Amino acid sequence: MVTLKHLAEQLNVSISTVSKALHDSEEISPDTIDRVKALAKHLNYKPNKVAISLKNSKTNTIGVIIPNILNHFFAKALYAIEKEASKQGYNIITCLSNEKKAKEINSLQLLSNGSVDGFIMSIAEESQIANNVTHITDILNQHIPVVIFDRVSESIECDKVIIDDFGAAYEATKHLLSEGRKHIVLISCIDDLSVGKLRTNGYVEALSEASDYNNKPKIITIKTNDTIEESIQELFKNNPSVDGIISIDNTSGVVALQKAIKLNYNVPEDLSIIGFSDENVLQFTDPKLSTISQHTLDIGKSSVQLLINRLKSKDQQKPVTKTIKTKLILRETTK
Amino acid sequence: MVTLKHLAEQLNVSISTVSKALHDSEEISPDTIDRVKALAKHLNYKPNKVAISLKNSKTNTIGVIIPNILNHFFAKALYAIEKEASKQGYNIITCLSNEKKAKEINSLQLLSNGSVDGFIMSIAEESQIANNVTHITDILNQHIPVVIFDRVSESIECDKVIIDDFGAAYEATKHLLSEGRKHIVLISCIDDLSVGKLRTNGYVEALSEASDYNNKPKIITIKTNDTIEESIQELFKNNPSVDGIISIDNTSGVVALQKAIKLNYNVPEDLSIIGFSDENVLQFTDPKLSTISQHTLDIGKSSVQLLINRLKSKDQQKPVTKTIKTKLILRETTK
DNA sequence: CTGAAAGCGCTAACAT
DNA sequence: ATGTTAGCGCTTTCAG
Repeated sequence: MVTLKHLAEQLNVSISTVSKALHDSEEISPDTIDRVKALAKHLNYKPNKVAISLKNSKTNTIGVIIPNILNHFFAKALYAIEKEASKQGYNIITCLSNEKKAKEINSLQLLSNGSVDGFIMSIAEESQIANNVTHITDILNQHIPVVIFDRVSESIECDKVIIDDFGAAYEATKHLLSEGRKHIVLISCIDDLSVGKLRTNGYVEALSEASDYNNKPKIITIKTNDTIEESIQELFKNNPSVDGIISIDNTSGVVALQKAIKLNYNVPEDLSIIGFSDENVLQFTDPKLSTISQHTLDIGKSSVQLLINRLKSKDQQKPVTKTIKTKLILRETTK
Repeated sequence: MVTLKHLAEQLNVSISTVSKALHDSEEISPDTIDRVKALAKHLNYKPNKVAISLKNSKTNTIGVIIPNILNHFFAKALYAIEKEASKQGYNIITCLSNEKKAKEINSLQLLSNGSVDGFIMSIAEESQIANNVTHITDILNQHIPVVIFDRVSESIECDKVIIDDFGAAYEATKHLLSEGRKHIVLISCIDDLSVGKLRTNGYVEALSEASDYNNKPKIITIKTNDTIEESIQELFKNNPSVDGIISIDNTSGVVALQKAIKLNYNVPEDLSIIGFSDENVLQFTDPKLSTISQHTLDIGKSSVQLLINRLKSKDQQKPVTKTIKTKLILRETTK
């Protein structure tokens, strides 16, 4: 690795002269600047990032903790985070908690030693279930900023980026009601998550407000990914008169649609389906699934912006919660 | 941030004593060690990673460059890389090239300044098309180790992890031939990639070896993701007698299956389909797609192992290419 | 057993 | 216009 020292020795000047020259300091003669820069270029000098980080107590690196990278929502969020961070001159160190609290703790601990300037994260399922997030407040107490997106916790006072989960499900349910649906079922693979509960509440609330709706809310909760198909099979078996399905997770809407077609339901004439997915699943469905779009790119981008603002502002400002608008996109599985 | 200096001042000992005590040095009295450790724990002291990196000229961090995180193969590879790296005490800095050569160059440049000890990457589509990888050889010339997985280049002399793309497609095609298929079509969305070419060659070779197969190889290349569905519609329109489909990318096999069913083909009686996907798509298909499994987890894990070996070995060893076995998994879309 | 000093690579205040 | 020095936090050799 080429250092300032090397350049200085070759040019018979001091290290500080070289440093200043490379920064176009007024103090250095144009001639010297040229010579220094020429040699630097020739030797492919690159300032050592680690040394600069140490000097500045600032790494320009963000720690990102993702619960499950195989979930398309999070992959897309990571995509957006990396893009915005990169644009703003930050690198990201990625940790995957794989929904485990222990891994989440470990990542926070390992990186809160000067490795990163701050964190962007979404809370692991295990931590949400245990409702134990002291490992995150610990980090905040060390004055390391954290931005939490999507899966948040009220016990943590920090910047957050969420969507209006309640409102999104409420709106989707309202739409099905407006179609005259009489037997609307909600499917959830994320019953344990904060967002899952909120979405479910939105559904229940919309139904309860509908005076001419007589069925009780019917909620199918699915615990493990492996049983999605079975559970949905059963749903149709036990509720043949279902005429509206709202799926509040990434995948079950697609599976429900596929099974419905297999069972010869007319979609959307006799049965409407609304999913909570990104566009990526559309190529796998025909008719095209109507969905609630979460604007995942905005979620990632906003998270980075909040964090960088926090890093740049000297004074302690109050935590901000940014709510990203969702959009109900009616395609071919709704009337 | 609490430092050795803080501890030293509080305890009225020197910084070096504190450092040694924390490392259980023989030189330090048990009593002092206890006092130091107690205070360190009490103040939640964590050794500054940046300072250690600078001191050791070693970051214990791997730069990972992923062409497209929205592609499930790469998400899974990243998952495996992170897992193994984490296990071995390494962090990963993730960069997403988004298939752009410029971004790839940028990431390599930005991180090759001491930020990472080495790289694991798969080559961006744009770089593969241009067949221009000097930015990668540049890094190697700076004695920074690089491991390339999946999409490789013969122009680069470094450790590589690949699958037997030719053999995998060859085997799949052979299987379709053994079923007695007479009109086997290959679908590719990755015609520009090294792996795409190899897989195509495997298909062609298998057909050419089949003396009783009379049709010419038929290859459908799809340039953009948006047109997968159209292209496949056309495939069925122009080749109604197709009785075997082999898809060499992540998604087109699923789409083909879905369209085939829509068009009332009997799968697998009249038409067999083999995809090149991971298990994740299975929940979206019925019948379950037969696939070539790439053992993506092994690919990621091996990449990390090769890199760390390279980092730990002093002497220049010859580059290694590790080939991960693929497996043809016959499910419900083949006889 | 403890401490002083040098150095990793860089910057910046302070000489000259 | 150029150089010296100190210091970011840590480890390690060498002195005491």
